[in-house]
Amino acid sequence: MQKLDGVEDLRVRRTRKLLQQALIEVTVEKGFAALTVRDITRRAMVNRSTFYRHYLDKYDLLEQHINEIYEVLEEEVGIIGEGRHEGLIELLKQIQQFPDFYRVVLSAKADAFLSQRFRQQTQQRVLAYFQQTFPEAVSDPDRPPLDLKFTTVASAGCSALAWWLEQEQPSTPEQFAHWLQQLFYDIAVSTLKPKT
Amino acid sequence: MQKLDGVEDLRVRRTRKLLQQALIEVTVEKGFAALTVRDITRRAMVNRSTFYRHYLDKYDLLEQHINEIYEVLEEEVGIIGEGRHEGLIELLKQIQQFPDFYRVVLSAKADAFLSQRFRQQTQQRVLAYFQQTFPEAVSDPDRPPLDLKFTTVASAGCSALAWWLEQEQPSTPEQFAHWLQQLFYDIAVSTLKPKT
Amino acid sequence: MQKLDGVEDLRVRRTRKLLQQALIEVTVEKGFAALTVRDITRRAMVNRSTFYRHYLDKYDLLEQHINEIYEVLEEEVGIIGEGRHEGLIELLKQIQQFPDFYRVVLSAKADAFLSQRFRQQTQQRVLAYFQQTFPEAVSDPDRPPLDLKFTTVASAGCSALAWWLEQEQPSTPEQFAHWLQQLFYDIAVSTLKPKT
Amino acid sequence: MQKLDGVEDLRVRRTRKLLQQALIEVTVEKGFAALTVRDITRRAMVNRSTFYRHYLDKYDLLEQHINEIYEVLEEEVGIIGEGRHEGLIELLKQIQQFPDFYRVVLSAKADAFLSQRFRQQTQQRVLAYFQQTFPEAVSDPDRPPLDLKFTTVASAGCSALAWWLEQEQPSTPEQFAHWLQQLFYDIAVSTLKPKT
DNA sequence: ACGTAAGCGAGACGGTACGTCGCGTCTTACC
DNA sequence: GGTAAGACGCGACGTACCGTCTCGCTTACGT
Repeated sequence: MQKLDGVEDLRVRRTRKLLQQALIEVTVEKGFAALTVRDITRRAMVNRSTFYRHYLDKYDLLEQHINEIYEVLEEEVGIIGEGRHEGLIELLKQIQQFPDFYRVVLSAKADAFLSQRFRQQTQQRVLAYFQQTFPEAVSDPDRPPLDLKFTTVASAGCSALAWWLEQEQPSTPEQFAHWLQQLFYDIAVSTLKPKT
Repeated sequence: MQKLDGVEDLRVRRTRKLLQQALIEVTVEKGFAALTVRDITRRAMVNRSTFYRHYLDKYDLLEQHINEIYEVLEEEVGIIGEGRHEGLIELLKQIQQFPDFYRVVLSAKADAFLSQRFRQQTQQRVLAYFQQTFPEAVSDPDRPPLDLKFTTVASAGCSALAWWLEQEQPSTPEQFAHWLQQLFYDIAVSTLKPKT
Repeated sequence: MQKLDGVEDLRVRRTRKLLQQALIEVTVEKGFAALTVRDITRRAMVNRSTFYRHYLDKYDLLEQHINEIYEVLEEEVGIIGEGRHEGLIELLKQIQQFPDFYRVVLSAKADAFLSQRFRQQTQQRVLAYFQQTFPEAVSDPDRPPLDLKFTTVASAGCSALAWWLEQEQPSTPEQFAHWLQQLFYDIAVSTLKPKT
Repeated sequence: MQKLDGVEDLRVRRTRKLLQQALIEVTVEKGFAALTVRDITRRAMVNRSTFYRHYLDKYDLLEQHINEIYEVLEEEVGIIGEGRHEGLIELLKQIQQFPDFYRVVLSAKADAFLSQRFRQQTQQRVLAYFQQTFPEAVSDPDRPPLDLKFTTVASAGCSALAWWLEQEQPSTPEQFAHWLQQLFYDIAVSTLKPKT
């Protein structure tokens, strides 16, 4: 399990990849909660005991898979493009490269706590974006508390993403980014700034 | 066998109530996904086979419990107060009477599909509210599609509700309704109406 | 449950008769061991809880049914005709009147211990017959012990009876009685009397 | 996965043996019909689910156990010693090596159909013995049909065996074989041959 | 290139929960 | 008072998955 200069045994890499692919496939078909380790290994054509050599359980598999996808994401997109509009588009393009994966972790197919886990990570990114854009947020007792606003906006963001991925004929990243910004700019200006 | 039609056997009502209470308790403690029928019946001090005489499985129990709560809700609140501000407050007050129940079905503790089920129902209510308030919505190709907005706003609404219920020292329904309206009024005006 | 001058409640008699008939029918169809109280009551169109008002369980029902048949038997045939050949024929004729009942208690369809119970009772009769016919039996260390001989002969007798009842085209009681006597006369003379 | 073809996993052999032993023990104590899979596995100190990996149910376990005993029997005794007197004694000696087993399958403790199953197998052996000894059997309408005689004699044989095994101070195989032959020789000569 | 340590397939095993079924007891209403 | 209807606690059933564990085979790696 330890990497000697980053290169692992070919068989290990093959097995892990097969299992991760199978995970996504089976999750798309019957949902994460309903799926068993057997389902995954049957699909991956890997022995069940081999699964346990690499992962603790299906949650661990998903966890590790998420992390690996994230590493790619961060390498390629960075901290969501430092709040630039182009950064958002890059992010969407990146997401479009693993549509099944994101559909799985975002949609109702995923187990609640895992989708929650993903949402929290994404929230940090999304909020970082807004915090960069509107750093001057102040707290006003008459206005909604900041964490209510954050939670609300982040959840809205994830739902929007999920909506985008579920479309049969998805709009382009550019188009969707445009809509997103309209939605959230409005929310942002109306909630982050003190009432005028 | 029916007694004065509609009034059920006392034992039956007792059993069902014990099971529903136990469900909520155990779900709060360890989450809906992780919980077994045995957990529920142990807590309710009801025999496991009695559980199956009333419900198909834990999902069915939750489903029926949700429906019963909803019936109460509709009787008492009606269609969310016909969009009146007081209607929203009534709704929140009603929700406050079953805090554990709503915490369960709204939070990550619930199974994804059930929380989804709840959200969809709640969405219809929330959206009905806004549609009454802003009936003049138009479709503009440059603006986000209506269903994207609906999904986004509804999801935000549910998250806000969840946030409210998770607070240790919850604000009053009046206070929270005020914040909600600020949040959503802003979103509504900025997304449902054509850009000015 | 107590009889006032031998006359019982009509409903009680009806219920008991329905249950006894149903018992025999269902036993013929699926065997005594495999059959449930529900099977019996369903067939008898009697409520299951009514069954328990009359019998402890299916064993009790069979037991009581056997006893009632036996009472009839003894009234009509007496102690197997006092060893007369005509007595055996009377017995067989009596048995022929309840073919399903005797098939059930004699054949492999019956639970072992009950068929055993029946066999023991029948054995007493059969052996009484031979003891009357050959009262001069003596014990000879070189010859089989008496109880071995009794068990063996009685078991053979029951098997023969079972064979007779299972035949599709049964021979007449007279014919069968003739065969029986040939079989057992030979056994009897060769085992009950000291070797000549 | 086969190791030297035919030799099974050590654990498998151990488990099966424990279960078979437990089956006999528990059957002796409370009878086959009354006994549950749990009883067996508790006694064998084997997990209940392991039981089902090897056997369909308790009937299957008994069935397979019987077959294995029979294989041993046939290897060691062959077709009941080709009708020789010594063959019968060999058979009895073999039976004496598994007294509990034979007590179980022969006595009323066994479920009717299984004891029946055993009797039929034994009958074939016993009858083969007599058919070899008295091959000149003829059919005479005045005499009992052959299959009636066979059934009768075989049943008597099994009962005799059961009697032998139930004795507290069993006679020797030689003594019992002698008695058996007396019993059955007499029956045989008097029923298989035409009346003189 | 090749010997060897690893990864792997196969599957036994002890657990635990499942959903079903039958049991025997009971309560209540009907007749 | 007998019966129908049926709730209930109890406990066995046979199935499914879980995570752990051996045990040989095979295969990629490192020298």
